[in-house]
Parts: sequence; C-alpha cells; structure tokens
Amino acid sequence: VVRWLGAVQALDFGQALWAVGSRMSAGTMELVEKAIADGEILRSWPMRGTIHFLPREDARWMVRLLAPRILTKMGRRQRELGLTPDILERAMTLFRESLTGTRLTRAALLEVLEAAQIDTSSGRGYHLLTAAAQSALICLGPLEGKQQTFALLDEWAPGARVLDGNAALIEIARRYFTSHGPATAHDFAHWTALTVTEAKRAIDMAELRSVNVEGKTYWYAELAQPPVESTLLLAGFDEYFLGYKDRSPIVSATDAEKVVPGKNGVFRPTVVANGQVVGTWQRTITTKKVTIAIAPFFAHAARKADLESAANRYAEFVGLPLAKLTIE
DNA sequence: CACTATGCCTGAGTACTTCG
DNA sequence: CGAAGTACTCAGGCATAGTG
Repeated sequence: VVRWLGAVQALDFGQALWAVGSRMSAGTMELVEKAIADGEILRSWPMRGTIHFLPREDARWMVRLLAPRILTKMGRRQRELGLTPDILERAMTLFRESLTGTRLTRAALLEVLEAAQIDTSSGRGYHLLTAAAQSALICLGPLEGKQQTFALLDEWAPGARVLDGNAALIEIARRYFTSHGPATAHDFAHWTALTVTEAKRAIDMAELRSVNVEGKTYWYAELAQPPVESTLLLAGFDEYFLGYKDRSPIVSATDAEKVVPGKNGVFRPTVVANGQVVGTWQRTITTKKVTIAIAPFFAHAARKADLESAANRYAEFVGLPLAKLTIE
C-alpha cells in the first residue's frame, strides 16, 4: 500500500496505521506495525516538513529530492532558535557517531546533544532531529516499547535506490499520479511541495495521460477502476483528503470546515460514501474494546448497515470488539 | 493505578508581501 | 500576474504533573 501511494502522511501514528490498513483487504494493525518494526515501511520527513511512511527502498531518493527545499525554508526558524551552522554541523556529527551500528530513542539522542553542551530546550532538539532526517542522515527506526527510535538512514534502509535529478522527478510524478490520479499539476505540487514550475516539468517528462474536466487538466498514469459503491471510514490525515490541493470534487467548502475545524491543520477522520466526504467519525480504543462515534453531515448520508460494517472492519483491524457504535 | 488537567508543540491554511 | 516567501492562527496530541 505504501509503495503504491508513494508516501503516506503519518503525523498521527495511530491514524496512519489505519490509512494503510483501510486499503488492505484484510489488514491488521499488527501487520502494519510489524512492517514498521522490520523497516519495510520506513518513517521520515521527506516532504512538506511532515512525517510520512515511505517504502524503505525509496526513502533515500525521496528525501534527497524533496526535503532540501523544506530544509531551506526552516532556516528562519533555526535562526530564531539560535541554531547556527556550527551547532547544526556538530549535531550531525554527534548523530552519526552515536547511531552507527545502533538505534537510540529520541530522549537518548537529546541527551547526547546535551552532553556536548548543545541546548535542546524549546524545540531546538526537535529541529535538529528533523533537520538531520531532511538531510538524509537519520530516519525513524523501530519502536522501542512506546518510544520512537532513530537510526542512520543508510543503515535502516540498506541498498536503497539511487535516483537523481530528472529520473527522480519522473519517478515521483509516476508514483503520485498512479495512486492519486486523476489530479492536477497543482495537486501534485501541493503534495510534494515542489514548485509549480518543477511539478509541471516532472509531469511533462513522466509521459502521463490527461483529461480535461471543467477547463482543468487532470493527469493520470493508468485508467482508474470503474467506480464501485462503498462506504468507508478513512483515517484522519488520509491521503484521500491530504493528497490534493483542491478538495472541491469530494467535499463542499462548508463540510470541509467540519473536517478541519477552525482551519487549524488538524484533519479529522472522514466518512466517505461513494467518493464523497459525508461525515466525520472518531474512535476510542481502550485495552479491551473499541467505541466509534459517527457524525454524518446530513440525514441519510450513508446507509446504517454500511456504516456498521465499516465500523466493524475498523474493529477487526484493531483486533478488539466493537463495543459501541453511535450515529449522531 | 487509572484517569484528568495543563501547557507546550505542531502543520496546514490564509492573507499578505515580495519576487521574477 | 502568477509563483514564491513570510507571518500568523488554531485545536488536537502528547508528555507531564496532578488527583481520586
């Protein structure tokens, strides 16, 4: 699934597991977690300055192609935090030395910095870690209990593909439009955080097909499957919503505000019926059970039986009984 | 020990300015 | 005149501290 999508936004770890699981015919949370533990799915900050799941073999070229732009944009914040080029360079050396042959938790890595007299307070430590990830030096490794670990990218993704320049642009365009198409050049630029000019150049080189709809050019790599009836409970931050700049084909402006209340950048899980976003939902997971509350945007947004089976599919994924389902 | 409260951190969006 | 860059906002998540 991750290979097909190219990259999966994973700001919220639990939601991202479901973003993958909801696209599998019978995926379980355990399976997705195992793929992460084994490194088959790798986590880093390849684009837009946000954490993503990546196919291990593609992590290196994706980070190298897309992260440098973000790293430049972070310059101002780094100056605010007093992170001089000298401190950045020292931190990179410390990360390289302390992670060679091993993995360390976030807390342990911050201690390494502190021990070298690098202040990690008020987000400085966090920024050094993301900068190192965006420089393709480190990435997130397996979980250690509930703690995130970091690893050297070259160690955690051994033998990763090397793709540069135009070849990398062509590959990212093909990957995006295969899974996200039909989509516009602006959608692609938004997703990758490439400039619109570069995005268009990538599209030109990738030999994609296009179709005009309401005066806009939509690109795609393969003919889509014919639409099927479906009622889905998609994850928060799901690619179906995050993967496009223009969401008007799937949701009205009014309803979009219910997905992102206050336009605050926090995307709630969505109910999608036959391609349209028709509601939001939330789940509560305890040690023994799952409860789900669905909030449709309007009456008859979806059939009750379909919502029930979608909710049960989620409970199966988590591996716990669905104790309660409310539809408000 | 489980639950709740607190406060900081966060990324996407918007509006605006600057650039080419 | 569209693209790129900048400043600012906001609510959820998370770590941590506090409470029953």
